[in-house]
Amino acid sequence: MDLSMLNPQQRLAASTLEGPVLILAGAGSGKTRALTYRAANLMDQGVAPWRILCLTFTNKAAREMKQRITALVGEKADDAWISTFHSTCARILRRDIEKLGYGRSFAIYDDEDQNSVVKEILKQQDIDDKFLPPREVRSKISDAKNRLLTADEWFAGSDRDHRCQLIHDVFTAYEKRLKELNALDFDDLLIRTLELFAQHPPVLQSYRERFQYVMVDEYQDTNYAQYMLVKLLTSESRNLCVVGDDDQSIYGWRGADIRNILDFEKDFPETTVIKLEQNYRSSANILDAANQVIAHNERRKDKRLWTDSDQGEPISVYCADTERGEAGWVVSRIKLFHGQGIPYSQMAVLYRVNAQSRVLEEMLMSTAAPKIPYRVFGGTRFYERREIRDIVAYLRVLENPADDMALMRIINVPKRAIGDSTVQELVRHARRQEIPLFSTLAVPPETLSSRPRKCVAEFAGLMAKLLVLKDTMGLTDFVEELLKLTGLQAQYENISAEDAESRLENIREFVGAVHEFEEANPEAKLADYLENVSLVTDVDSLSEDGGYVTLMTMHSAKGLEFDTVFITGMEEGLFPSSRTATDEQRLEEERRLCYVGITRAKRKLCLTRAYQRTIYNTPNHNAASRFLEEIPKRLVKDEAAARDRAFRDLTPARAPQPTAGKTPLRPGDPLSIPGVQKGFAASPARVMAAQAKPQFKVGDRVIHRKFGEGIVTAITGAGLAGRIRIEFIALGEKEFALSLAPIAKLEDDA
DNA sequence: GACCATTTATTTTTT
DNA sequence: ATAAATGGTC
Repeated sequence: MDLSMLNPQQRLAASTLEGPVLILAGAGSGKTRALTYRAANLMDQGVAPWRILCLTFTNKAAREMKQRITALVGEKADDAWISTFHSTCARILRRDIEKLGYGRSFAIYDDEDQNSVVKEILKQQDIDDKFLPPREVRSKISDAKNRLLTADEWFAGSDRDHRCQLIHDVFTAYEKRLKELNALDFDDLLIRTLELFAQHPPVLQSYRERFQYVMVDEYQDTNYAQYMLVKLLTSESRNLCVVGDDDQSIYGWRGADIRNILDFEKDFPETTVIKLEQNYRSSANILDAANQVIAHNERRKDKRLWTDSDQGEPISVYCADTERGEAGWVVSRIKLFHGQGIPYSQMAVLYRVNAQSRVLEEMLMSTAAPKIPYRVFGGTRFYERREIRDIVAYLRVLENPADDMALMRIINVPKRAIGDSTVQELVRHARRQEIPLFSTLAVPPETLSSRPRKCVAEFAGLMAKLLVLKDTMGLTDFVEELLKLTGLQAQYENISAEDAESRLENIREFVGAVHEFEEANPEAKLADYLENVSLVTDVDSLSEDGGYVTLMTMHSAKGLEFDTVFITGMEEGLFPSSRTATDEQRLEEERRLCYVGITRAKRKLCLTRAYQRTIYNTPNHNAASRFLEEIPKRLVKDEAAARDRAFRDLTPARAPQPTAGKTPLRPGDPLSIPGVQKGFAASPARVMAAQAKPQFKVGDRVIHRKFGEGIVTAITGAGLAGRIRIEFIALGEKEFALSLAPIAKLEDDA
């Protein structure tokens, strides 16, 4: 294997094949490259590809690694297992889960399914879901599972109060119910695999012998269960290579344990430690900023990322009046940069919470032509849409008839007169007989009166028909047939509801996705597709040259890079989130998240915030994020300053002031008290009207208080009757009264 | 059993 | 503000 393309550390990483290896890889240091070369090198040295296991966190990372290894060694890379922890476990379980008393066609439950189960149990046990919100129960269960605790063990280590007792009871019932449903939640995929290994040593042994070489990407994000899995698999071969960066550990809230990477050398004393510290991604300014921010963390391994690339451009910091202004500025910059030749696909807007995407999306949509192509990742995923979930629920029931949750969802969708009372009767019957709800369809209870009985029988007939078709048709054809036979499609075709059209569109898109999947995996069965639905996220489908601007959370952006990155909402309370303010450890995680965000940028980084942000319909005034303050001023260019200067120059010495004699506090000033200051500044229009305007001429670059930057396209009339037309970068052309418009001339700074 | 109106929670990040 | 959940009515 030709390793001459690598730097000395990368080369060392790619050529240290035996024994435990810890690669500490800073952001942008070429760790994927080192890993892929290492895998290729292994194969080159005669290790059979099927003896290699690579574990990642996202399908995208897995896919990318697979592609890159294939590029180096060709087709034989196909025999290596390169996939996410969850898919790997699902694959192992599909083979042997019957040993644990589950059926092979187990369902994988997502949050919403989990929620339904918890709710069902709360109802059953007569617990008020206001006293014990399902959310909380779920998170407690997940926490416990991540630490490999059973309900009993969890309770023993808890406060042991009444509340914990209730949680324990729900937890216990939840586990029992999931098994009845022949379903596994996300955590179960790992746990049950470990259980399989623990209870059936020969199974473990076979995988141990098979996987002589194990590699783990993003090791800093592993939780205890994942740690155990890796440890179990490699305890004999000792050939474990992990790559990670403690500074990029951002999944602590999901049970990731940063100690896994910090203590790796303790776990494996004979470890070879390799540090990748040269960053190839970002300009010196960006890297400097990232380093300065992360240096504020106490708990980290000491390392110095360096680069020999140019200083690059200063980091833009922009403070807008409101979140709309913030979004407007981002949109205008995207247009500007695009005009300068940066492709849309090389720009990303990152934020802390998904909810922030909305304003951005509104602005992007309302912008004047040329429209900016964009794609929002995360948030409500495609498969979470109602009409899609309905189809998937049908498929799930057909694959796994024990899945009561899915059946309940579709038993009366589309409406077929099987109402609540009928369903309840069926459920009671199923409980008594201890059979799945599905089984009651064919043999409903005697007590059911004739009309509902007929409806149920008809539904049972439909499902029976589908069951036959399922095994005789191709996947895509089957789905099309299902849409017809069930009336799911007709449901939206006949109705003129305003959202019917988009739902139909989604359904068509779903069929397209199934088709695509079938093309890519001709052998695939329904079970495989369902697994894909459960484990694949939309971020996995991000493509490098999609020609669109990417909008996503900083969490989702981990592992990605863009020429230009915007990070919005750089405000205390939002980022870092107010929930982390009291806890130093969680605050450090927020800072790491900031580090991840900053280091996504190659050449241009723009950080924005808003003086006033409306959350829940309530205006908030947030101070600048501490992370913003942690970036040295010498690296920063304050974009708002140019705008403010333009306004200040126009403000007369004795402008009307809200508070006589005193400089008014502006929200965002260190002294301002949140909630006291209402708006941004007092009636700018009035201030402007009070004094003479500079002469505008066609072609001038101007800035408008509300609409942002624009170019003067026409001036008509004079004096009080004067009108001015401005073409705004983001929002198109608008006309104003010359004497009133809150506009200012802008010096050229681009 | 279906539909409409009122109420209520939602905001951390995701495999 | 919005979307889901509940409850009451036809």
